[in-house]
Amino acid sequence: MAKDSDLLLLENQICFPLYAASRMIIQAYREPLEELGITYPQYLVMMILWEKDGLAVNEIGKKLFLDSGTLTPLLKRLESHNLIKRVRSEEDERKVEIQLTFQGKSMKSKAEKIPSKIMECLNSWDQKSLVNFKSEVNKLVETLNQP
Amino acid sequence: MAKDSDLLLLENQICFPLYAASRMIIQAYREPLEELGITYPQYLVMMILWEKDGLAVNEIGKKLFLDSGTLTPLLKRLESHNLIKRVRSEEDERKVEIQLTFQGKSMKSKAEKIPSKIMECLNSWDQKSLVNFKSEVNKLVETLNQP
DNA sequence: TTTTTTTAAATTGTAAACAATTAAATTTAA
DNA sequence: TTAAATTTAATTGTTTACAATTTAAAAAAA
Repeated sequence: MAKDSDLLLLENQICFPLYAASRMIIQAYREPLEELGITYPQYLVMMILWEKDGLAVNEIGKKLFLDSGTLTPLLKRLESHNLIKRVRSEEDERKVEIQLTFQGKSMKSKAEKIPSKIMECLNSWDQKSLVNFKSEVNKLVETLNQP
Repeated sequence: MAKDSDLLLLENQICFPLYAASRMIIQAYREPLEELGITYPQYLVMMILWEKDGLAVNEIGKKLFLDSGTLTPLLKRLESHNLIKRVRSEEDERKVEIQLTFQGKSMKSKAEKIPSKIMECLNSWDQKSLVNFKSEVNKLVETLNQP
């Protein structure tokens, strides 16, 4: 029977390795993203826009689980790098639509080389257990997303 | 055969769910930790000290994969809350030893109730797959920690 | 021993995260 | 239709992260 105090050991935590792994893998993105001049959270936004351009801030936020307090300054930074435009919607003036600029669209082809670079860090993992692991993490996100 | 552009879809990323899960589970800690008046990274430091008091800043940093740029201000906050003392080492004056105060030690008993509260968020997971998942995440940390 | 290198914290500056609040537009309800 | 509630971004303030640099002390090399 585990004691309460055992559960307080770092090694027994589930959250800590998750927190560490998240930071480490974001770290792995740093070098390849530096060539594009963007950060990992900015890259996430760009990926969303490459998939579907013109989304509103809150729509991006829903996908990334981020609020305007985080996104507004981040989007302003992307705008100052001329990768996106922030356009007040005409149908609903509360909304701000995020549109890729030509430069923002062009960046996609460079970005396509990044995922395989990240995979290199994980080449000690076989494909199967990686796919399984990904689905487990996704399951965890689902679990934590419905309270 | 997957195209490069497919790999740029958010849903195909391994890092994103990891990043999201990490933030969500830290979020789950927020409420219980609020009762103790500390944040999740501060809680990690306290856990380390409850296990072994008097560690130097860099020793804490090695365990958490954090540098002095992050830890110094965090530790100053813990000190201002009277949970720790920062003491310049006498044997090696470069080092600062972090010692729990009486209040810091006392907090442990309250903190012992936290892990089970977090587990409640995960009660849809059976014990076995949770243990397995934890070891997978740990394996990932190991992988990413040796380049 | 003197010089060089390494190590440990702290500092500076930038970019997230996120709570809480605000302001404006839109919806819903009265 | 008017008033109340909701939605959307933005803003303010605090705390992490982390790169890069600085300062001082200790260890290693000359």
